[in-house]
Amino acid sequence: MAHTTLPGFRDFYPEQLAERAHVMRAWREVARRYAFMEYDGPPLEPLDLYTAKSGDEIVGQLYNFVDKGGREVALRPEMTPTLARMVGARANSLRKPTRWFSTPQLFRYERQQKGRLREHYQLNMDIVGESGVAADAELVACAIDICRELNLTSNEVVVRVSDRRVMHAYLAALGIAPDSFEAVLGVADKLARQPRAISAEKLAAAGLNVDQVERVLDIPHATIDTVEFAISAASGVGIEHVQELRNFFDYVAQLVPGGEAWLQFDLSIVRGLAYYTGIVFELFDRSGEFRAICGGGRYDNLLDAIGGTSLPALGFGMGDVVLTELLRARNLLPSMAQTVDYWLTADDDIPVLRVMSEAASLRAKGFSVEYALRRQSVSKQRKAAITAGARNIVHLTNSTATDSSV
RNA sequence: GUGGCUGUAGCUCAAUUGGUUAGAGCACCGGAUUGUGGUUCCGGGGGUUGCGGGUUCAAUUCCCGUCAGCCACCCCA
Repeated sequence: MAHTTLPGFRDFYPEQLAERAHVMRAWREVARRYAFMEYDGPPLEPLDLYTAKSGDEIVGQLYNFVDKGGREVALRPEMTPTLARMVGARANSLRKPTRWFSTPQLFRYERQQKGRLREHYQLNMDIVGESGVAADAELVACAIDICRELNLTSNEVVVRVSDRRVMHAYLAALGIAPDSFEAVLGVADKLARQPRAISAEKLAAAGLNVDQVERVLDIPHATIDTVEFAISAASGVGIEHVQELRNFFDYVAQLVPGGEAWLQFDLSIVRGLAYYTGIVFELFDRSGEFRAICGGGRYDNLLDAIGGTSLPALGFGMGDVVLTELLRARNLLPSMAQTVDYWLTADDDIPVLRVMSEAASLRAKGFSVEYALRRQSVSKQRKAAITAGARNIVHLTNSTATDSSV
């Protein structure tokens, strides 16, 4: 083979493109129902759009190079900086809250694994300019509705929800020093994947006592009631965020039929360490065989940091790779077989011009039409029509055209 | 970037302890057959066994390197 794709990049044969289109159709359809407007930006951006926020170490993860004009550039690894710039430039004139979505192809220079390539398409949905939890609920409801649109149910998918402020309040209630929060969040993020003993060791190294270590290790099992009780039993600081979270759960349950079945309170959801400020969430398949299919949350300070405008914002990203893998595993990808509305067959003595004129008139009516592009026996033509998935075969003879449905 | 496993046709797999021109099914193309649901038969293209070295009379098989894939770290989407 002379050429192959670069590692982590994909050729989309018609079958794969049909799968991608199936997913993206669901994204757009649900986004429309939630009144989001589509936008896009350039796939290639100045490198410093990304380094400014995250520092130079992120360059190792970027597809970056110097262009012919000597500019440091990078293929976009995420959409949020672009969104921040665009929103920042028109912050004052945009109707708030602003509901925008995009389906960019994103790039990342990392070793590929299952569900993780160097390129993928990712739905990004963001709401800008609303600080109340109704916006968070709207966004999560939308993510759930996308799953429902793709015929996934709460039996297959769970939305794990946490809140940075509740987490901080809970850790404080456990008597853990704020200096240790970052280390604790890092451990909490990995509780499911990392041996308990190692987590315990790291927590002890972060300065937690034996009791605190146990409580942190149990965070995945902590319910909203136990967390609320612990916080009010301590100083009560941050208790209002627990109530907001309760409202959030109620709202989602109202927005999506059977919504509560999808939701699960789980403080161990961390979503990286950096910029989230409030509710954060991730969608997982319940079997645990795939990585997260969607993740997002509230980032009220980010637009200020990047776009120079102080606006509350929240959003999520949902990639096509894991989602498609899950749909395939659950047998939820529709049949992608090619179909043709009409396949014209003709006897030997029918001039090709007549077949073409027949095809043209059917096509003018909006049907998809195929026919033999060279002389072939009738049986050959029929065979070709059947393998092409023709819904109707029209046979042209010297007397009349016979329409036989297949 | 680190470590482990894997690598034969488009796909799924064969090839007896290393032993002649690396095979089969499916798919694809061609021909015949069948007067209707993708039948049956015949034929064809397509592999320098990922690539490059080494050991050997002889390598798909053993060794090394490299590339690629999978998995786990790292990191995150």
